[in-house]
Amino acid sequence: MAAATTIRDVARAAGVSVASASRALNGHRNVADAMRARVKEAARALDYVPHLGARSLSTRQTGTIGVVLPDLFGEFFSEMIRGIDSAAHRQGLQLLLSNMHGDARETEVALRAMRGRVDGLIVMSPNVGPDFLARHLPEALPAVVVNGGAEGRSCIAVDSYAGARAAVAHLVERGARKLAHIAGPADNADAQERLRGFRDGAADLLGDDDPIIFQGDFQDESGRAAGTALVERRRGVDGIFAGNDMMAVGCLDALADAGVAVPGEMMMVGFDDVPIARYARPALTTMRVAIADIGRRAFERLQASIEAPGQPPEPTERVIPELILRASTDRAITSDRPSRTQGRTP
Amino acid sequence: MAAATTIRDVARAAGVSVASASRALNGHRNVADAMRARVKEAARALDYVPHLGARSLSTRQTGTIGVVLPDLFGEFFSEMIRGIDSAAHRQGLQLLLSNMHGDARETEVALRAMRGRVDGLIVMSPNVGPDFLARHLPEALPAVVVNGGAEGRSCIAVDSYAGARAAVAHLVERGARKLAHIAGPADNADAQERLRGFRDGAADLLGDDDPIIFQGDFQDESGRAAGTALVERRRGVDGIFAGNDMMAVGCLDALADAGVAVPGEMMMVGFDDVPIARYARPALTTMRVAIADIGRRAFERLQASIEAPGQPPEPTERVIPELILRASTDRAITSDRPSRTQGRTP
DNA sequence: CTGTTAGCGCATTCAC
DNA sequence: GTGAATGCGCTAACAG
Repeated sequence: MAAATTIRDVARAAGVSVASASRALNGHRNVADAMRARVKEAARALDYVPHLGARSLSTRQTGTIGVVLPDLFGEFFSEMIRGIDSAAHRQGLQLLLSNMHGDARETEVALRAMRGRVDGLIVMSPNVGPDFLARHLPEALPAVVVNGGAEGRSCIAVDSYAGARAAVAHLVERGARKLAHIAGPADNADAQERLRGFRDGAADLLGDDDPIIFQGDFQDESGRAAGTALVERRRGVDGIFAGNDMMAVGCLDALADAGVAVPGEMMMVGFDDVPIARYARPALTTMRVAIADIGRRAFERLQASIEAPGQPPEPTERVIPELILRASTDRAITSDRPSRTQGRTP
Repeated sequence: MAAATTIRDVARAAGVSVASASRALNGHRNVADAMRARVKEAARALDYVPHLGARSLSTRQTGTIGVVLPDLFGEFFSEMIRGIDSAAHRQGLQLLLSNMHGDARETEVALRAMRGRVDGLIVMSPNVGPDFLARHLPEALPAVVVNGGAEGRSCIAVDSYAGARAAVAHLVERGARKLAHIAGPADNADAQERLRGFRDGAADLLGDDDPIIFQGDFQDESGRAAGTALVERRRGVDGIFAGNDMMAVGCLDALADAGVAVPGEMMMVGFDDVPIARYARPALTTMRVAIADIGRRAFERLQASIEAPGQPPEPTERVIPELILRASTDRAITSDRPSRTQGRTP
């Protein structure tokens, strides 16, 4: 951004003061029509573009909101951004991105990097405790915390526990008698909640206090490994609840290779409802999390607390995942006609 | 960002001048150890976080790069961001995001919004001409243009034409004699190039100067529609090249519903290699575009032109898509073991 | 080594 | 209506 034309150049060219140029350009009422015309013409001629950094220093408004997300991996990230952006874009706001690998120190760095450059913050940091955020979030900066509370902050979270219980209930309702779970990373809060929901569900509904758990990492390969392991030592399992769709799909693949019929011999439920879930064979029953909606909601709540600063936050908003019934738990279903889909190529 | 503690507060608390505080905090050599300690202590006690907006106004460096992308849709966007971010993050740089819907006016707005807030720009704007960018890109701002040239700018592009020709060649090599193409949106540059590559390939390799073209929009539903239409009036087609994977997968679904055997009666090739391609049944042969790599490369080139301003750009870098052979064009392949995969849940 | 002065580019008092 | 002066928060150039 080297020597570009500033408002001073415009003012000089139009033969007016900087203050007048500023007023003319920003559409204030108290400017003579003639002067405004001259200033605008000069700006056009000089190809003037206001320096937003300087403007925000002076107005104390940046016109951008900061987004701190964990890893930039997979569907979750892009859906979240899309939701936030679609709402922010409508208000003419920009997004300043910062990611970190769950690491607390990195989160702190990301948070600090936002200072003086954003009007508000949307933070999702699944691997740090609530007190950490409460401590490191600048007091005066409006913020919304996604999936992870913070004292005195506006929060919005996916109810992974409820979703997991619903998934288990569905499997049992469909006739499963012995369940297994493919768990996500142990240090991930959502993975923990899903595991907990599975455990409680299995105990309550099947009286099984020691269900089979495979340790996964949310990647498809770990689902495949779990599937292979399960096939070798079936132990009467007839229903699997995977911590997310990617692992479910990987597991389905392993089962197919081993000739296990789904849903005939084994039923499968995933979590998230990523696009792949619809196109897997058999199509995957899953707990849909409308991520983009969460992003949009997060933005709306942020917007509200920016406009009414100092207000105590509303209670935490919990989003309950919705069961999407597909072939992997239902023999009657043969095909699946998704309505909302996604392109990719530019 | 209301009344937060500034460097003046720190200086006052430590009993030194603002300049000294700044020097101490920024690790300059010429500061007495005692003073530095006092300043740092004061900063810690006051929980001081530097105002980056103010800093960049003074240093003329923002520590962030701007990213202007088309729609925030699907895999492409997130992969691109991921590639850019992973490289930028290593350098401690942030990303300022701006999207637009191909609209030229929106692109201009997005570009203007970057002024004074970024050290460089990565722009992808498939629906505006090269001259548009050349005109609206601030002269002095380093920039890299992805998939769409601009005079005197560093460019990097997917060679969609070459990819399409390779796809057609592959189909023909596998024995296809009569081809059809499902085209992407007519106003999309990549879609056009893929269509052109298909036409040329069909003409050169099969002597077919009037191959069947279905108009799609890069979404899976349009692929499904094309598949249905094709089934109704087969016209001897035995090979389909889809403009992207989503349409290919949609089409595969329609073919499956109609009982058309793939690859037995009909072969299919997609474009992009999104995660779904591996898990579709049959798994989809496709032209892989390593999008994240492109993002990373774009950043590297940007970095270079930031460090050596004024240098004329190197010639446009063309990325050739790679053929990924899967079951949809090969009866011998039964399963597919992807190595690199993606999670999703946080 | 340290404090004082000036300025980044802009919006906004406050006088005229 | 318009211009001159002031300050946003910080760093850099200049004295001391």
